[in-house]
Amino acid sequence: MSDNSTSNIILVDDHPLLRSGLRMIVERIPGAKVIGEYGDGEAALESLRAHSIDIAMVDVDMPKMNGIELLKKCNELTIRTSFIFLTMYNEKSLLFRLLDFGAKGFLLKETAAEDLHSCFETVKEGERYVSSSLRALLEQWKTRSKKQKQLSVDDLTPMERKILSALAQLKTNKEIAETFFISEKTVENHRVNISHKLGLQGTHALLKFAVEQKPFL
Amino acid sequence: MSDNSTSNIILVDDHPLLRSGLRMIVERIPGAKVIGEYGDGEAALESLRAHSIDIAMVDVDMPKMNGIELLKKCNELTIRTSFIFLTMYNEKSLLFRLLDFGAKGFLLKETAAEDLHSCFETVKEGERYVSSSLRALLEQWKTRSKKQKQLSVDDLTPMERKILSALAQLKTNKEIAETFFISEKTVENHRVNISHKLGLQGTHALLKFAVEQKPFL
DNA sequence: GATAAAATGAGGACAAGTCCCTATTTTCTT
DNA sequence: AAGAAAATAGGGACTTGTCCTCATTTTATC
Repeated sequence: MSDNSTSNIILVDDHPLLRSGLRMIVERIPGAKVIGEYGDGEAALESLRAHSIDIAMVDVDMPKMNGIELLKKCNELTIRTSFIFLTMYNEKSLLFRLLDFGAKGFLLKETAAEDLHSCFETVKEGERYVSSSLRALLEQWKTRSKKQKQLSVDDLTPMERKILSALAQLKTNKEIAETFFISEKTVENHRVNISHKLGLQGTHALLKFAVEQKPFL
Repeated sequence: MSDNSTSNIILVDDHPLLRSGLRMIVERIPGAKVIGEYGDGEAALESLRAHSIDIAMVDVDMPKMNGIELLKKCNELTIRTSFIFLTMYNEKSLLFRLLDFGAKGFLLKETAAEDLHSCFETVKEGERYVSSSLRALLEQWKTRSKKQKQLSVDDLTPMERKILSALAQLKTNKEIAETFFISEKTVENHRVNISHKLGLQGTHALLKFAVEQKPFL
């Protein structure tokens, strides 16, 4: 943090209109100073490397590099900016993944305007904050044993991820096989393996998962 | 219009933050007066019936009643508010559908801030306006013969729509059959019929269509 | 170089979806 | 009341995806 009273903040979201609205609300908070706006993860990463940013308010679903990838990248580069995520998805699995990766805040876009002030206070003190409607899930995350790890896409191998992304685009096995120059049989096998890792079974369970998780892959 | 110089405007979008940003930009335009904000189509409809609204700026993808349904409803009720749509989807099929239903403006969220002023000018004069990047498509729509109608979901029967929505949720034939208390065979038949109406063929062509069009169904 | 993980591919049984066909009943429209 | 449109459902052939099994090759990692 620059000093006791001022926090340098960047906003990362692919909608300029939403950024404008967000900026307006953020700047009403004493000590909050927005020093940059970025429309995708890549642009934000540059800024995060170059400057000393206290807080990054980032959307999960973005082009080029999504919010999760950006957070992962910052972990690798030991950039110690606090990440506050803005999302319209109130899913437990997403919240847990983000917390596992070290996210400090999780705000639903619906209620962000009301929660923002207390979120900033809490994060400034080094604590985690999530939207009030999801408060119970934060406690659940804190107390859960680290052993009972969630089944998630983070356990997939690189090729399995590629297959999953292709599935999310509703491609058939044949199309995927042609895309990656492998046999249909191999694609089938990957599907089965992925389903096992994610604990899925049934005809369209994997397809459903892929489509629903598409923004976070 | 209230008088020559002032337009009554409502904003309809499910993201409060985006509405704030939009409001800020709209209110910088001389003669533009935002008299209401609504988070879904149903709430907006009430307002449109009760008051005399000149312009409605509406998102396509919303809960309860989406933008297209709202426009259709207003057509039925002969409400003569000018609709300007805000969307992140730059798809020809969506643009054409909206224009067919009488939409006056079509702005991409990306560039809405820049286009807004000229959009208002144009719509005020009774002309149609679309984001500059899609200008060519507007000309295409104007000159196209009315006979060569687009294949679209608007040609589907009520039951076919229900099936399509269920497909968009990645439900299997079995699940759909159970939902609507009909046989799997009937669901199969509906799928084939829908595919024909939309000019689709192949294993997952319909499923792909359903998922991609989900926000506009 | 040895071991482990990842990626590749196949055989075979089964489940699910596609796409023709036909047919009856229900609902809407005039 | 008559005709059209929509919804229902089945037969049967075919394609695609699921999910076991097993095996080989490639790529990291130590």
